[in-house]
Amino acid sequence: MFETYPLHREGVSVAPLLYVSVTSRSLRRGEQRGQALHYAAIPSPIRSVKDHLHALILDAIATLRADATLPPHASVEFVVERTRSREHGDFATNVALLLAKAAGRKPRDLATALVAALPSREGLEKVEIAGPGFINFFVSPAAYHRDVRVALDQGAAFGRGVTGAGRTAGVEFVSANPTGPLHVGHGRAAAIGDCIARLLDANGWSVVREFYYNDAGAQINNLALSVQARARGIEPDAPGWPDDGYRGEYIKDVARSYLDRDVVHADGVDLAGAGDVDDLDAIRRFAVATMRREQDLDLRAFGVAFDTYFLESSLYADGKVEETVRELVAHGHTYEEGGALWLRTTQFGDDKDRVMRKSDGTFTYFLPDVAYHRSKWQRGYQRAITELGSDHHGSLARVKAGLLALDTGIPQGWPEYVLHQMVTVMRGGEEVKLSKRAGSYVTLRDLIDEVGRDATRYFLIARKSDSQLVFDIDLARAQTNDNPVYYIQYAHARVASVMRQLAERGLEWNRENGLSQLARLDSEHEQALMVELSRYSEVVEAAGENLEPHLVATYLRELAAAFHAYYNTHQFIVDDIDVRDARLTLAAAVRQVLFNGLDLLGVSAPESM
RNA sequence: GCGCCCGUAGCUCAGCUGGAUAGAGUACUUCCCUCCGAAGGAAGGAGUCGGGGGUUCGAAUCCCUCCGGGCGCGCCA
Repeated sequence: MFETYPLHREGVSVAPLLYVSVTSRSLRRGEQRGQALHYAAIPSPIRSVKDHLHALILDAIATLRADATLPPHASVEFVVERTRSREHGDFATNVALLLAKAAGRKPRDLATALVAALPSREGLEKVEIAGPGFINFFVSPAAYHRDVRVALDQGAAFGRGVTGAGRTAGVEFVSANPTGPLHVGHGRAAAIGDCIARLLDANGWSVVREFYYNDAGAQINNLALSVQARARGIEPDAPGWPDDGYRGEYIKDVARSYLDRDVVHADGVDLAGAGDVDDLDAIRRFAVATMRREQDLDLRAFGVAFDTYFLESSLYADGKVEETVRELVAHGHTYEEGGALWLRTTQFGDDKDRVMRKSDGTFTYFLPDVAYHRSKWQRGYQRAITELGSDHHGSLARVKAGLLALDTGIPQGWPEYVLHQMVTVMRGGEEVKLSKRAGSYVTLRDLIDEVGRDATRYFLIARKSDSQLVFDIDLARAQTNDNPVYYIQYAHARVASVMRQLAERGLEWNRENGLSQLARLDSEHEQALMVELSRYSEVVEAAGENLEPHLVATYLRELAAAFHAYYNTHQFIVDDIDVRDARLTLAAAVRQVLFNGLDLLGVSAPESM
């Protein structure tokens, strides 16, 4: 497999044996890119520089082995990474620090020897040894200039990668039961799940967005009973009100609508309310359709659409549940006790065994869950992401155990779970707990109506999903610099504004001339901005690989900051045509990356604000 | 009691899967528009990275342990 990595020295490829144990990230990336090359857009020049440096160092190591400076089998997992500060150059490697012991030499001495053994310094301004033994690479500006060109050439495709090319990922999220309006937690799920889907898509995956819901269980029955009670004019807690009835005002609306024989359009079907208060089944169907419709409208308002709505009932209808049980029994991981059928989940890391078929013959919820995930596997999702509220984490061990017990070759790390922590909503320094309509919780609709879609989406993905989130409504509404959404969008609008201003003055921007004059942009702000731009594709890849959309939000904030700083220190529309074109070219590239990044978050990029 | 997550500046949070003096925003002080949008920028102070051990040349990051907070532990879904 290492032969695919294009490492050659004076026309002779270095024997793979030498670096079999080198397993750095960038090397693996190199392989993946190699395999999927025919899908590749133009690779980011800076990325190639990084991979190139990695190869040069491997080469230097080989040379030092050959002259016995290094022992023949010395190997390490070294990295070439971006530096934190410009004074350390553009890229740095820790290879000398890691190999020092094996070589029996001081890290700095070894670094010196490695630098001397580098086969080429093309594209590098200088190479320095610094600190305890880091090797710092200063890349010539031309590489960054090429990134600017690629950003403009590729436009909306800039930053897209190919790590998932030819493979399919299923992203399941929200998966709310249709028993009421979506709440803030669902909003966080929707924002995170949709961003993850966008990120995977940006990395070349074919993505299926999937919404799973229980359309027949006890909660749905409870919904039907609640609507029926309301239809009979029974208020919550009045005599005849069901024990665990849903108390929100929306239940009353559904009941009225049912009695009025309204027609609701959901999941591609029109359904009229039957109006018969005694027909619980008709009430149930109507209530589910109404809630599905309402959730769908909320999601649409949020800019989220699904490819598949997967019904739990279909697993029974297709016999998938029965099939799953049969397989589990056949593999000998079950036993009967107390009239129930148990699965030995303890064999797969659970803390106690679980009932899968109750003594009354019905199944516990987790069995359909296993059957559902099994269906994802059968449908060929090489990567399956399940986004859930962290309050469901208890079920993970069970489902994973069930999948392993099926023994169908499903690997340990499949599916991948992304759990999000609770959201608390604050207004005026106090926690908001209720909405008029739902009664007991803040709805997603409340947030969208109050702060808008862009701010809601941004705020809900701006933090790591596994940390709790405080949603500050006042901040999200603010049309000021306090608000990071406006800060980023403002940077985008500013570029557009400069372009408008240019036109008003009857001037034109010559893109090709600008690209050829980028060397004129040698101020610190300009250099810093180009470095930021060049990081974009790495951010997209890391965010997709690690399922961490907040990385994009953080990055955009930094890119916007670099642009605002630049804007305040430089004039774009200057008399020197070359400088003007170059600056406008840089600004246009920034606009493109801001646009692409905001799009990954599902946030708009306005031309003016 | 057991399991998962979190603990970084007064507050809200990053920290690129182990690197070089720990970073933003906010708040607080002080500056910058006759000039492309001041919804912006520049400068300053602010930290025992919850405590304690360990691994390592090197730890906010990995391991152990304790403390504090959140969530979950049904023949409910």
